[in-house]
Parts: sequence; C-alpha cells; structure tokens
Amino acid sequence: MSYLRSPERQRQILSCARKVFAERGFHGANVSHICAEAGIGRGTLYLYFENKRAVLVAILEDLVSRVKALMARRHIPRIPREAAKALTRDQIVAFSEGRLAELLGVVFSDQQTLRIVLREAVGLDVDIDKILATMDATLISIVERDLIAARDELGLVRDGIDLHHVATMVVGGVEKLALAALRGDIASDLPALIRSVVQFHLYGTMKPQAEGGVA
Amino acid sequence: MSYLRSPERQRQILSCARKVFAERGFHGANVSHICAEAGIGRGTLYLYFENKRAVLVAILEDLVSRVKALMARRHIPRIPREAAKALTRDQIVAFSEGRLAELLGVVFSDQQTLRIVLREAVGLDVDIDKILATMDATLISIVERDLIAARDELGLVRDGIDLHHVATMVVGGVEKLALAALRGDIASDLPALIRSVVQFHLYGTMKPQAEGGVA
Amino acid sequence: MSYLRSPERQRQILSCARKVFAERGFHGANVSHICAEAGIGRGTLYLYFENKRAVLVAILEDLVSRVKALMARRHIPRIPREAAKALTRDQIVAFSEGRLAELLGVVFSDQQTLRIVLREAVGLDVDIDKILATMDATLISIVERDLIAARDELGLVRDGIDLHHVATMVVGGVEKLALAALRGDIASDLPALIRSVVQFHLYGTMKPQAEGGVA
Amino acid sequence: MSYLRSPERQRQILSCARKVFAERGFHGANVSHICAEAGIGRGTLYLYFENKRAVLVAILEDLVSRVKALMARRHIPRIPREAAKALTRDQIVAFSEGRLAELLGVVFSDQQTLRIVLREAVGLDVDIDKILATMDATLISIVERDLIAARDELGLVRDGIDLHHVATMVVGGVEKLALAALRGDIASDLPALIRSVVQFHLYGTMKPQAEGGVA
DNA sequence: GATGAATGAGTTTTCATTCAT
DNA sequence: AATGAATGAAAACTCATTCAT
Repeated sequence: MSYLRSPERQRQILSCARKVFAERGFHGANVSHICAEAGIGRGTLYLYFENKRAVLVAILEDLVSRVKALMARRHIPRIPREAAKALTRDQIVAFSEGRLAELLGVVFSDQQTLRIVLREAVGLDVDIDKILATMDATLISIVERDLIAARDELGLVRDGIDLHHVATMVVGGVEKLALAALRGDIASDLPALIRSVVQFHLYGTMKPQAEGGVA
Repeated sequence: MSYLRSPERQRQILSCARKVFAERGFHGANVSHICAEAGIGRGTLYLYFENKRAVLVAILEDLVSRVKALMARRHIPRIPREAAKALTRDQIVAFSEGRLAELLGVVFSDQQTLRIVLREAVGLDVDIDKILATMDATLISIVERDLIAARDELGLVRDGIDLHHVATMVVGGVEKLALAALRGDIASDLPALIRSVVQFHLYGTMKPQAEGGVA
Repeated sequence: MSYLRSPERQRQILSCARKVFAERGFHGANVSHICAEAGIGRGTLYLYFENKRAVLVAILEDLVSRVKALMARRHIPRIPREAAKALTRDQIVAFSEGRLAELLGVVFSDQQTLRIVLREAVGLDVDIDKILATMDATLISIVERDLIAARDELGLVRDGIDLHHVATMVVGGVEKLALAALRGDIASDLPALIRSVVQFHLYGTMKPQAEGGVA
Repeated sequence: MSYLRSPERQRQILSCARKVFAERGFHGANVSHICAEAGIGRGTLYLYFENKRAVLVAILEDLVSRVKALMARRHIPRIPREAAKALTRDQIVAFSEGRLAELLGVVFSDQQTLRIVLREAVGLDVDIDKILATMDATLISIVERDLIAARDELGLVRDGIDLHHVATMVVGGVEKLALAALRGDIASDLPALIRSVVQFHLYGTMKPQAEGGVA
C-alpha cells in the first residue's frame, strides 16, 4: 500500500493501463492486469474510474485533448504572397516536414498510445468510435487548414483538388505507415518516413517531365 | 430444417456471419445471433466451423484469397517505352483510375466486409492480425507493382521515391477515405473519391507553376 | 447432465430455490447454492430466470396467483336472512373455522414459502414489496369479503366496525401466530391455532357477562 | 471536525443510521451513506461500532431496552373485584385504549424505527432474528400480562381463551395495521386505528344479539 | 446431420473493513 | 480522535462450446 495523491494515482493508473492495453489489447487485458501493473488492489482502480471502459476512454480523451491543443496552438505563418513566390522548393519541403513532424510528435508521441488508437480502440463501441472520429477529424482538419492556407494565402496548391479528401488521405497514409512500422513491416526510421510523406504529398508520383511532356 | 449440402451451408453461414459481424462487431455478435440469422441451431455452426473465431477467420481469408487472385490475375500491360512517352495525361489518369477501381472493387465489394476489415477485426488477436497484415501487404504490393512497372517500364515515375512507402500511403489513404465514408463524414461518392485519390497520388498537391518557378 | 423439458426444469429450479431461500435467506443464498441443490450448472439457471431476483419473484408470484385463484373460487354461500338468524353459535364457529383453514391451506401450504414471504422477501426492493403488498391486500380482501357478507347478508356483525381494519388485523394476527410457530415459540398445532383465531375474532376477549352487566 | 465526546457521537451515529436504514434498507444502505449523513469520515464509524451489522443491532437493542423498560415500569392497577364489576363498558374501553397507546408510543415512537423493525431488519441473520424475537416476545408478554390480570384479578375475560395466542394475534394485528399504514394502504390515523384495535380485541366481530340469540 | 439444453470458466464490479497518515 | 485511500473477498452473470437426443 502506498499513499498517493489523487491526481498522481490517476495518472499512474492511466499510464499502466496504456501499457497493458497496448500489450494485450482491450479485451485481452483484465482489470487485474492493470492493477497488478500499477501495484494496486483491484478495487482501487474503481475509485478513480467508473469501469474498465472508462480507463480506455480517459486514455483516448487525453490524446484528443493533446491533439486539440496542438491545433489551437498552431497558427499559419503569415507570409506575403510576393515572398511566397520567392520560396524555394527546399524551403517548402523543409517547412512541410517540420509541420508534419510536429503533428506526428503529438499524435504518436508513444508507441503505446499509437497502438491503442490504431488497433485496440477500434470497433469497441459507439461512444469510443465517436472519440476516434473526433480525433481523426481534428487531425484531418489540422492538415486541411495547412493546405487551405497554402492554397489561399500562398497560392502554392494545384487547382481543382478536394483538400478535405487530400487531408484525409494524408492522415490515413501516415497512419498506415505507422501501423506498418509497428508491425515491423517497414523500418521505423521516422525522418525517412516523414521525407517520404512530404515528397509524396507535395509532388505525387508522376515524373515532372512526363507531366510536362504532355500536351 | 432446410437441406443444404455442406459447401452451400458453409457459404450461407459465412454470409450471415458477415452481416452480423458487420452490424454488431465481433464481440457484440453472439454465436446465437449468427445462427438465428442463418436459421440454424446453435450446434450446427460447429459442424462447419471449429469456433466463432474460425468464422471470422474464414471471412477474412476469403477476402485475402480474392485479393490474391486479383494480384495473380492482373498483369501489367506491356507498352513499349516509346508509346509510353506519347501517353497523354488524361490517358494515364484514366488508366490509373481503372486500376484503382478494380482494386477497390475486390476489396470493398461490400460494405459489410469493409466494415469488418477496417473496424471489427482490428485488434482481436495475433493470428487475425497476421491475416490483416497479409491483406495489407498484398494490397500494398499490388499498388507497388503498378508503381514499379510505371517507373521501370514506362519511365513515368519521379526519381528518388520509396515506392513501398508510397504504396503503403495510397492504401492507407484509401482506407481512411473509406472509413470516413462509412462514418458518414464524407459523401460515399465512389467515382469522386477515386478521382481524388488518383489526382492526389499522381500529381501531389503542389502547383506545377510553383514548382516550375523554383530555382 | 439430465435433460428435462423446460417447464419441469423451471419448476424443479423453483422448488429447489424455495428450499434454499427458506433455509439461508435471500442474501445468504448464492445462485451456486440453488444450482447445487438442483444438480444443475450455474449457467443453466440463467436459461430459465433472468437473474437471482427473478427466481424469488417467480416464487412469490406463484403464491400470489394461488391466493388469487382461491379468492376467485370462493363464493359466499347464500343463506336467507331468516335461516341466518337460526344459525347456532357452533355452526358459525364451524363455518368460520372451515373458511380460515381453507385460506391458511393455500397461503401456508408449505413452511418454506411461509418463511420466504414472512421473512426473506421483506424489505428487498420496491417491486418485491409490491408483490407482497398485493398478497397482503388479496388475503385481507378475502377475509373482508367474508366479513361484509356476514354483516350485510346474514346480519351477524356488530355495528360500527371498520371491517377493513379488522380483516387486516386478522391476517396480521394469523401471520404472527405462524411466525411464532416457525420460531418454535408456540406449538405448531394448526387446529388449536385455528380455534384460537376464530374464537378471538368472533367474540373478542371480554366476558359476555361483563359486557352484559354494563349499563 | 466537530468535537463530540464518545457517547453523544455514538448516539448521533445511531440516529443517522436509523434514518438511513429506514430510507434505504439495511442492504441498500452503505456505511458511506451513514457516515455522510453523520458528517464523519468512514473510518470513524468503526471507532464506535464493530461493524455495519453492529450499528443495526444497537438500534434494535435500544428499542428492545425501551420496550423492556416499559414492561418493568408498567404495573397493573389493583382494583378490587367488586369495583371491577362496576366498571362501565366505556371505562374498560378507555383504559384499554390508554394501555395500547402507551405501548405503541414506545414501540413505534418514530416511523423510522417502525420501518426498520417491520421491514429492514427482517430476515437478515440469526442473531438479529433473535433480537426481533425477543422484542416480539416482550411485546406479546406485555399484552398477555394485561390480559391475565384482566382475567385473574378483574374477572373480565371470557373463559377458555389461550391468552398467549390472543396476545400474539393482537401484536401481529397491530403490526399489520402499522405496515399497511406505512405502505399507504390505510390512513395513518393513530387514534382511529387504536379504537379499531381495542373494539376488535374486546368484543370481536359478532353481533351481541346474534350471539345472544343463540341457544 | 441437426438441435438446443446444459455447462462453467472467466470477468467485472461492489463495498465493508483496515490502517497509514 | 479522525480520516479516507486502499483493499480484496465475494458474487452475479455471460456466452462459447459440448453432447445427449
């Protein structure tokens, strides 16, 4: 028995639960597993959370709030259009990479949360789905906002693109890469991954010459 | 009650299970639900499947085999490099759209299977994960093969791109769009979605002029 | 494992539960106790009853329906008022004793049910309370109906009596006697008890001379 | 927080527990409920009572001791037999009503205790049952002693009556009336109820003429 | 082959009680 | 003396699976 103040104990349980859920999945994890991990009695968990599901919800909402905080914090740098025109390709790439790294840093700050969001929390129940949808929507809107700014203020974006679709695909693509990395299907070389993402979403796959050579 | 020979009955159970799993999720669905849907007794299911999990596995493996069949069937059209150079932008787009539509047609032939793959089968257990990973890998390798062919045989692909990463992102992006459509966050207008995907992955987001204007 | 048809199994569980509840009380009795007594698995009980509480409710409602059946069955014998006047004291006593014995026969047909009604089902929850109240009300109204008939049709009842109060007291008195008998505080000599009840409720305690001698 | 010496604090807890038990029943009431009501910490209760059950026992024993005190206090007024013969019917009734009111005053001094005795403490465990049995026995013996006195010293009681049975029925009848009043089935008009009880137990239900007219 | 009654392992959850502070 | 955080025993209940019919 160790006496901890409420908020610390709550955080401790949360972090142990994160670990356990990531390792065993939501259904594979017992309340007992979590409590053993946290070194507390089984009843203690119920002093801090209504039930097992509420622990997961807390983990997810914690992440959502971090993502929303990011969105609130981040503002589009105001560059005059003239200056925008003078941006080099490398400057644009570098800026995009920075933005993306920032985003990924918050979302996938730890592998455990990543695993939980992408795998353990999926398909559990309607309310949890709503939280995941909120997170998706927030992530997507962050990317979309950047794209809209790049289009409207910097004039950098190709015409006739549905930016919401694109933002959705960017987030989905990033998550799939992350999942593949989690599975060990591809190397977890974050900078390389980020470079791939940025290159891909800026330029697409088609050779400029090919494009250029087209009537 | 009704006399169906083994294979038909098996298929019938499978299709009822698909419906039930899609509607209620793997954990939310009882064996009873499936059997009621199929109009058979609870024990009968066990004549055809070892257990509940095996039913889901069968659904997934059925999909995997359809995807693999697609991969085996599909071969890259051999176009002489010279001809490739003469391809118009619209021809490339049209061809890509066709390929993608074909792919999506197999994978997401029905909303039920889609839902199961993207939501209900996620995070269940290690073996099911392996199946999902196999499907991901197969899908990705289909896209990747197309990309490799476009690069190596047609010379259409930009240099310095990690095509495995790109293929992964394309699949991930498509799935995220599908998920958003399932959730009702975006319109389920398949042709429009396919167009977005193809435009995005061919050209990326950056304006050609912007790119062109860079030193 | 023994295969019983639904209704028999249900009745068997009910009768075992009656025994177990009577012996150990509602809270003292486990579902396991009941199942062990019935020689069935723990889950089997839940095929027949929604939960432990529902088993008790079924026991009580079974009794209520027997009591209500008695009330429906029983009709007041129509005796012309003239004939009523000619009834001897012993005839009235004998008739009352018969009626009471009939009532007790249904209600307290077995000690187990009696114990459950008087002790184990008391104070459990609002709905069970309602059932007990219904039973009380039915018993009381049976007695009251007899009293009203004796008053209105036979003219046998003293003036200025609140017959509902009296009926309530009769039922309460009988139950207290039964409880005392259950506890072993008084002899379980049913005929003697019935005689006491009838004498008491017909004549009261006061000596007729005493009454007669009053101005 | 508030400084109360042991005995007052004990009494305070007891009175809060009485309220809580009456409102929620023994099983429905948490130790927390009681402590919250008393404005003390959860551990504090255990400084004054061994456990939850002990609190209920204390409430009941307090009542038992009040009832026993009544019994000890109450003595039969010595009236010469001659004087007894001269008692009017109204005098006897008035006296009986007084005695009964006195009894009820102690037992059911408050609705809370009444509810606990009649509903919440019933069927809990063997020891509590013994206390309730003691209370029943004491109440019954008080009534019985009055009846014996009325018979042996005043000669007011009809022959051939088992006074223990009668006393038991009187107590049972009174309790059933009280229960019905608690339930709202009958009006809680104490004087009217007392009158009904006294009339009934003195005179019974049968019309004197009817009785008189019998051979 | 088909059935569905029976099973019981496995989990969540509650709450009286303890004891470090 | 007072507290309330921590405990864990105890119990209800679900549901995939078995197997007598």
